[in-house]
Amino acid sequence: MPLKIGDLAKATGTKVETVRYYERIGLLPAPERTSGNYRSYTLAHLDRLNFIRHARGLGFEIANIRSLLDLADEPERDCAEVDRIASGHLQAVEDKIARLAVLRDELSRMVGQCRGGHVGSCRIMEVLADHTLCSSDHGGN
Amino acid sequence: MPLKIGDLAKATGTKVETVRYYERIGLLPAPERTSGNYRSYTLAHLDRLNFIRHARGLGFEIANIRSLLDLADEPERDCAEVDRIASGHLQAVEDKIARLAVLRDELSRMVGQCRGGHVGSCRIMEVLADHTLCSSDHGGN
DNA sequence: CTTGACCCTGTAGTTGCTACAGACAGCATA
DNA sequence: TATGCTGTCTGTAGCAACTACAGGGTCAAG
Repeated sequence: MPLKIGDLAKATGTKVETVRYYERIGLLPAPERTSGNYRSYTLAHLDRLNFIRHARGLGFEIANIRSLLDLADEPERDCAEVDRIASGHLQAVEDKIARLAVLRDELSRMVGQCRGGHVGSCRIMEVLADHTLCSSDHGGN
Repeated sequence: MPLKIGDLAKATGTKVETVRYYERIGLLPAPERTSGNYRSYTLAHLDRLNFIRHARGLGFEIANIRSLLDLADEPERDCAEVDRIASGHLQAVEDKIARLAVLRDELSRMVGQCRGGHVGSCRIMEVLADHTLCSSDHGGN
């Protein structure tokens, strides 16, 4: 029943290189090796990798996933920390959406002003060249 | 009237290191040097860096900005290519928003199910551990 | 016994910067 | 003149989260 890295990868929808990467950064514990030096995974590895992949699919950062996995090992602890991590990530996603929505509106306005013709008189180029022709400053550094 | 790198950086809201980075990757042309080997910028550099920063603020990738700047040097060309780049970027932003909106909804549902208590019985952890408890698969790999 | 699919390690590339370290330039003050 | 201080120079390494090789070894099938 032991899984080779390719089996594990396929079962979780992960690339083999990514599995090795997770091991290298200490997210997935190093498994036993076969006599031929192949990694040999257990169902515990499968569960853990599924957890990781699902959390990644939801956009959680590796650092947060690490914390969540640590918490999973202490089931009797209060889950406030879990909630804090998840809520914080939700907030981050909402912030990102809000920022992208502003960009989308500006881009949309810009693209809508292009009437064809030559580059020299293209409204898109004018807006890009002179940011006073457009509203915000995107708050960068 | 020549600008030192710090002046240019301040005038465009850029970090000095970033200006040098743009020069290194060939996005901003290398300026003349003073006798003391300091970079000495002209107003043309200022314009170009403003264009770059504004486009970056709108989320354009460096490669696209490079193309746009190349097009700016050929004002008599048809602006269809400009429109194509801008529209493509708008589409990419819209796609990203759509993907994030799906994540937001899932995260929101997940966080809403947490009723406090211990980690061992936390709904958030359950959802993360078993992705059949939740809808999509985020099509990653 | 050879073919082919898989696995191994190690390293470098991706994107767009950011952050040093260690040295030099240029101006003001003591 | 010495001494600071601020700004600049080059070069390199780091970030996040992988991805993509190169150059080998392993193993089951035919």
